[in-house]
Amino acid sequence: MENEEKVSRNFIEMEIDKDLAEGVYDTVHTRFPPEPNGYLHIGHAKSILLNYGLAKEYGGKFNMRFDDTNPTKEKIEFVESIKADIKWLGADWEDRLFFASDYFEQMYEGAVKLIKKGKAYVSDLSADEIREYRGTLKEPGKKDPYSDRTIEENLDLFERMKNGEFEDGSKVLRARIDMESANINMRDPIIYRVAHMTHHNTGDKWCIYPMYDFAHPIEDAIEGITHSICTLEFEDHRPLYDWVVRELEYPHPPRQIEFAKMYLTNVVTGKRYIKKLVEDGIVDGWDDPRLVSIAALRRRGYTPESIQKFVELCGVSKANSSADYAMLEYCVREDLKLKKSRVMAVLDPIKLVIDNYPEGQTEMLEAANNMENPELGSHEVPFGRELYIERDDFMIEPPKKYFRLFPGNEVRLMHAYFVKCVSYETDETGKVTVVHCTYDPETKVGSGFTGRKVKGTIHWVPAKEAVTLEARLYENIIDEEKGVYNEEDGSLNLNPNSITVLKNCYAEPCIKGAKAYESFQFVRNGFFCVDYKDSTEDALVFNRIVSLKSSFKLPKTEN
RNA sequence: UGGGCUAUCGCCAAGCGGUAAGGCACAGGACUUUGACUCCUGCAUUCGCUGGUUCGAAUCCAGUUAGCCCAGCCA
Repeated sequence: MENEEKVSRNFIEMEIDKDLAEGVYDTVHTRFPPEPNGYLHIGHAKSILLNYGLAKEYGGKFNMRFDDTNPTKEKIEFVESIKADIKWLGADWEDRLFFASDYFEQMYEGAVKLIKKGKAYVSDLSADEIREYRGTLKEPGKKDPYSDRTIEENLDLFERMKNGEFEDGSKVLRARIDMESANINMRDPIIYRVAHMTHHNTGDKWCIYPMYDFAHPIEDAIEGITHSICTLEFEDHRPLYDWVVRELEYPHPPRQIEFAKMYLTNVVTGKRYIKKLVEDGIVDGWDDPRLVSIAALRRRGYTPESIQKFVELCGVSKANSSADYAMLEYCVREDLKLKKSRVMAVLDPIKLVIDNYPEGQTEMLEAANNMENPELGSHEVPFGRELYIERDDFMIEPPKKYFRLFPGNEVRLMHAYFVKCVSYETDETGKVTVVHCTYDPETKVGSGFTGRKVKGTIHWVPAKEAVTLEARLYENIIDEEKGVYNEEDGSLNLNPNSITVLKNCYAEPCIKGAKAYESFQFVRNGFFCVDYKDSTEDALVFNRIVSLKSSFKLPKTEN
């Protein structure tokens, strides 16, 4: 991937190229500034990898910064999960881990500077009054009655705000810009509020906290950020961002560039939805494999590389869009297919008896771990008279172009022999219980047999030695088909049964002793990954089987 | 007194005045120890719409339509 030549540059790269060419900046320094108020999801991955990738591409630096300016929403536990997720994704901030709260002193000084310049004032208006004075989208705002206070008075009041003399909500510091601006963000925005609250980082040192619009440009400027890349909804805030860095007279002011968030088609991403799903016990938690949080994707078997690939594939633009989930799946398949060993597993077993194979006999067959990558070696699989095969690998009356097992047909058992179906047994309901075959010893894999060919190859597990896993087949929780969220009353109707299917999964045993193994395998054209921990080693059994591609589809036929 | 942004194939997305890249998905075919993978092949006479400028427009201009964002002492 790294060596591939980039066909075209995205619009952000073009802007950066221009800045560099014009000498606006002589380096590139980016950052990822999450507020520690929740878990990261696939959407954040785009921002993280974009910022990190840009820094790397231009030989610049990438900072990690927690934008923790609002203690009412933030929790320290999120800090750790966010750090872990970003590390896992591969974005390296080296030694540059920062907290916006580390800059509270400088922000305070910045506010004082604004007051001294006559660019900020303390207002006693209530929250409701401020909203009223702000006007509406179509009507201009009105002058704040407190905006004429003298600089001395404002300085005194602001200091007393800092000293805790005022109640929460009783006073705010406002930037003096333009109450009549068409851009509401410029109508004397509040830049400091009083909040007597313990901050996770600064404790009780402060009882006034800066607002995002004031704090963010300062954070960027202090860290020497050149390109402050954020999402589209902050576009309207850019004039204010520029106003702050200009009025505070930073010598090399950073520049904000916005891009569109990327969503996944039909996938539940909203925090409200997730919260509801967790609260109702429909999912295990924020890292439930059916969700698209970073932790969930990791638990599900996605690799950092696959997510990097996905972000790269999606590109960056300013158009609102949502990528097909199929694209994400394509990225894991692509990443995993040469990297991981595969074992056979049967999800819905049906017994296969090889009538002409000696009873009680077992032979060890060599199975390549990855047919496309010999470097991964091989392992041995016990083969015997009785096996399990996948239920839908057998049909009594096959449709046209069905190449697998049916009475009279011969197929290859992967890594083993050709078998020909001679008969089958059913129970009283007509359900097939046993399939009888005969095998041809000459057709053993590696024997060089070329006498005849078969159209199908099926996987299997030895009936006696197979390991049984309790596996979950996860499907994504998607918007319409699996659940309906009612915006009005906040209700979410989901059919849990349609989401999680619990099945026994019989997996081929790992002969070479290992108790716990990680294995990935194709199951026909599906791509399942198993990450299995033996229960004897851990109190808990973590079984995950994830279908990364929709199951096999029968060809279109008349019947 | 509203402002900002966006519109190119089912989904992403290049394109920046010289005659529509690429990927995903999909559909055929070849190959095959997984109907996978791989490999071929097909998939926008057209760029939201309407005019205009030009030898030439997805690209420039005017108008129009649709979608997203903004009235937190959230970020």
